[in-house]
Amino acid sequence: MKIYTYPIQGEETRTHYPETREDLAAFWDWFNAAPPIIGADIESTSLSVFSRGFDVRVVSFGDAYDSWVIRSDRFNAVAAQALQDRRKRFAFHNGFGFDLPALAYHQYADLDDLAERIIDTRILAHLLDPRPVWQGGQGLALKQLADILVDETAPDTSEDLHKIFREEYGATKKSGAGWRLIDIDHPTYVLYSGLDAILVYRVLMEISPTIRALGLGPLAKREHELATVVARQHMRGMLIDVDYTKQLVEDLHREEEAQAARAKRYGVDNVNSPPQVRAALLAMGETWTEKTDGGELSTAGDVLRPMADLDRNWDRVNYREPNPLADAVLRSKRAGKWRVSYAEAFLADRDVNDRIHPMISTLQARTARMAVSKPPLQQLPASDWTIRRAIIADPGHLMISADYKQIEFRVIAANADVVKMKEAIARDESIHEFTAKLLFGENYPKWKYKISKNTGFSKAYGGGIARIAFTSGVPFEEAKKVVDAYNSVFPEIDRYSKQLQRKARFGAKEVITPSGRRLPLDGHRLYAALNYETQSTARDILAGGILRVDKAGLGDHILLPVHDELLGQAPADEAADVIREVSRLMETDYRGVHIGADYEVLGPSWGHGADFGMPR
DNA sequence: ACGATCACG
DNA sequence: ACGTACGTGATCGTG
Repeated sequence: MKIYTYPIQGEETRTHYPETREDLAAFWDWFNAAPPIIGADIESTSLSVFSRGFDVRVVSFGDAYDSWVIRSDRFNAVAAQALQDRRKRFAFHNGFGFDLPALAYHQYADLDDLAERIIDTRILAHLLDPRPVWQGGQGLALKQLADILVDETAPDTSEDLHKIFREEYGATKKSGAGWRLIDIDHPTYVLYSGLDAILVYRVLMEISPTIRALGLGPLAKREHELATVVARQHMRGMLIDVDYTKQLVEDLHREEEAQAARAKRYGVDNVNSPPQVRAALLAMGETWTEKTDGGELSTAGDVLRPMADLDRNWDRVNYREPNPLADAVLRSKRAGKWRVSYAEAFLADRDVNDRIHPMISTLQARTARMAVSKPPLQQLPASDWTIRRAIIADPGHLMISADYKQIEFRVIAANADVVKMKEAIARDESIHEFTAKLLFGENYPKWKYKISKNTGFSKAYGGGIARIAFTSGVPFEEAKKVVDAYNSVFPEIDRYSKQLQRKARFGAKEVITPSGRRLPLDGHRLYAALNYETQSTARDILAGGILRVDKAGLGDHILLPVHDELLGQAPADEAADVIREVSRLMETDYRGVHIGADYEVLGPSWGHGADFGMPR
């Protein structure tokens, strides 16, 4: 047995690395006598749990002073036996996002059995302060928490290992090859694996009293339940239509190249280069004023689309002669984005069964909104069916979907007690149509519907008249009239927003939502308080829906949450019944306001939904 | 590494 | 005192 020592908070810790079967007896002595909750961490060959070649390399366990690094190549049964020991619970950092799926998929433990015994320090940290460092928070990585809660001189294990990967194994951080190349006996690798288990244990010891003191225990429990349900969705993944997707890659590539060739005629060699596009448009005599944050003239879509005589839906406006360069740049970039970020990502990320397993981070945004990555399925183009068509239901199944109706407006109506909005909701009337009617009378033109809808969103986000005018494409004066009318019809929204800001100015710099969630505010952006509370409450309502659907036994049908929607699948002959029931379970009442849901059987693929305009 | 851009709700 | 559109993930070009 090798033993590596390292000081944490001025005290010596010992990392044990058993090499023989005899060494394991000492491990079991320690394990049996260890506290009922112990720290744990795994190291693996890569982050792609479901790819060919993925392997758990070591499983580490630790308390405040001792850790044990169990190598899987020799002792995987030992690691499994320890993880399956029902007397023990394990603190993992981001355990639901990575360690649990990895250990369950590679048969170290049953997912549900282990999930019940995991405490995820990332979840606890997010409840205390959800912000990354760049937003003024402590950050949510283990190193960042350990710096503040344990010992700021503790090594940045991940960063230091990358240095070794580069210097000793010639592997870049991006490739991640170091994780599988590094010698399993490498002293730093072993030591750091053990230290992470010690650090996660110590972080837990520091953080859990605070969670209890702030009354966040019940919320923490609920987030662990949600993370378990979502970990099952991650494991389940969803099927890719590989033949369709390969054809799609080709088609997008052809469009990308054809439009790039058009752009080249106007001197733009690379459509993805803002400086080139800017210079060429200026040379063509275009003039505009929108700037980037860096102070340069912007070449974003919002600027180029009007030049190409296109609206935000890419429909012709017939306001001017389209600038052919702007048009070509827009189209080439869109095809490239769709090809690389979606179609090719589906093919690259799929497992041996042609399933993708998006990472679903249940607590990501400051508002606790969930995020989906690898691939980013919450951001698939909705204006067109072609990308979503690549995601298909299992054989004999159909894709199904249920979504909350105008959830953020209903939350605002409830929180701010917006009388007229609540009346419209009670009649189950579309809020945007209702608003347009109140503002412009019964027979309003389409553009007035758009601007009233836009005004509603802008108010909810804390936007001003200038922003509303820009996003609606109307003059400032026109937007001001609409905003004034909106405020006189729904005066409660401004009043409530100002009240939230007053409270923030004179009290704690955070919003506490009805779920008890603490949302820190930025002093110079107090106007965001209304949106934070609204977005976060809507997220918690969706979380409640997910948990109810799961408890009712329909969890196996759910594939993915998308902010206000649950995407799922069911055998063709049950699909209509299943999604009706899912939708019924999602519906709830919030402060006396009904949060209703719509539902739909999409068809054999995600792209078959009526909203995506697929010819059927 | 960072800014700009673009995809979603 | 005033006014501020919110939240993400991913890729690309540039320095």
